Amino acid sequence: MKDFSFSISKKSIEAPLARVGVIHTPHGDIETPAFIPVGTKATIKSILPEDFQKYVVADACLANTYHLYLEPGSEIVKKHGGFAKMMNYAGPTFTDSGGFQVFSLGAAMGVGVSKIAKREDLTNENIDKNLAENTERKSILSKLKYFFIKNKILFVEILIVLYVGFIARTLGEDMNLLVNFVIMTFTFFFIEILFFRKYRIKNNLEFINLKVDNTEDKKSLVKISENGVEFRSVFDGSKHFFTPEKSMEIQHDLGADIFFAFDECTSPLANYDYQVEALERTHRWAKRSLIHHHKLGVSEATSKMQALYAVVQGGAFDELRKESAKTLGEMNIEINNEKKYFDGFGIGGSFTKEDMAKTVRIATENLPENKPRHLLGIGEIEDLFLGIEYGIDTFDCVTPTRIARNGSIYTKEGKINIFNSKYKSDMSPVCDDTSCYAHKYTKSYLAHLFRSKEMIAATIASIHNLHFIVHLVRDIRQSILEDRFFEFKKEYLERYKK
RNA sequence: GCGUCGGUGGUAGAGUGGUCAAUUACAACAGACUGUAAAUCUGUCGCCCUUCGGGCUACGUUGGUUCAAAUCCAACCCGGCGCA
Repeated sequence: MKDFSFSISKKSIEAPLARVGVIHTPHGDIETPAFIPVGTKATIKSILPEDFQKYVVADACLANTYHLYLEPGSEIVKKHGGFAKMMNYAGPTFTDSGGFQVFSLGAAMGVGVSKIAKREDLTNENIDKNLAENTERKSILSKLKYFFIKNKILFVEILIVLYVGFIARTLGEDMNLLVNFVIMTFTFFFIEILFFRKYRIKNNLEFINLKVDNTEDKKSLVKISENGVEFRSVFDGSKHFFTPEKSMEIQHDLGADIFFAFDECTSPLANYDYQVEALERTHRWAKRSLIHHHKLGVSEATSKMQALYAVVQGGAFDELRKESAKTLGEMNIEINNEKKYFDGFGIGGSFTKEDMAKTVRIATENLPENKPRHLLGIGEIEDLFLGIEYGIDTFDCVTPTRIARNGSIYTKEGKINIFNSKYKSDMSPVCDDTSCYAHKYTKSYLAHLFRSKEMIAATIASIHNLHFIVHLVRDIRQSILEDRFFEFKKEYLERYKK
């Protein structure tokens, strides 16, 4: 493996698991710990690729297999020479395997569960109830309406039954069919008009909508089997089957320097038995991923050898995490009498905020020390400190860009919502750091841009938030080098109020 | 001047005897967001009381009909349009 390597330049003397290192890739180095911004569809949302390089100054970026496979299609990305080339990004890149979509389009679908669960969700033993309740997350008003309309429909149905029954009876008794027909028709319309005239047209439409909403809420877009996962496209509903092999092929076409084995990200609401089942499957998929990756060899898109990371799962269960880390850490295949291992490891899955430290620590303690670890999808500020303390080298997370688009801005004192009325006339800069692009603009201006729905509102906010997080992680790196990690952490988090 | 249509909460605009403090949208005010179904979603949005709930004031103005009026009637005020 010439193109990819990882070296640890310093182990923290304060935090036994924390380290500073460098990941070498064919497209440059990543100085770890590092935050990797997410560009799901080969674009960091709202930021020009050139501006991303110029103003955010991150070491790498990450794109998503599922999304690029569906649109524009991995063949097309391959023709561009990989997604990095397509988006004119020169630095190191990652792709996610699509494993997260197994969760976000499956177990999490319409259930209001995210990657990070709240503890009360888990201690609530009635997980089924939780699921059932959330499948119909309607306001009380809608529920009442729904009830009413539903009953109305029932009522009409009863009328129809009576009507049909009466006709049948009439036929049987050989009465004057026409007279009865006319009488019943009038009765029918009279009753309906009398009781429901106000609700007839509008609510019938609403009823249809409610019906559609409900079925959509309940329907998961994925089906998991041993061989792989059937996805329904979020764009057009078309079916696609992902296997570990398929994921490898797509990711070879996408051409990232670092990519992940196909895994299943389980729901935080899943029970132990399911976690075991999913974990074992993820391990089998990991092996298949490793085999297929080496069978495919060099990426045809980039002509470079890519680095494959396995994904540690196991939910919030210590023994499962330990087993997963050990199993994947030792997992190898033999090619021409040479053993091939994973190049690094992702730590995936979902957990509660409280469990995260423990979960990460157990994973990193049981992973090979000389391989890089990536904490998948984590990126809130306290989590970054925590992850680094427990031996994480890289992070990726959508939070900085997503909350930016929604008007939340990082400051050293905590997140602020730029929509709050007090910022309308706040003349202070968006960012105190003069090296940040957003330093040039006032909060008042940014608030105005957001309020008037101007596109560059998202751009400025996203550049700022990414710059903020990327540089925070860089500062943490520096603090380890200078042996003042805990001091820095304490000072920072005391100032940063959530 | 005559005719005609209309005047509804911050705005637009539904509702045309009780289910109406009034659908909806926008605005406003908050909140959420962790490997992106997300430039998305949720809540509040007349006033008062501690919540379930209750009380009060409101659909141009004033009177009236009615057990009950944003809704019907009359007069007036204002606006659009048409004819003079």
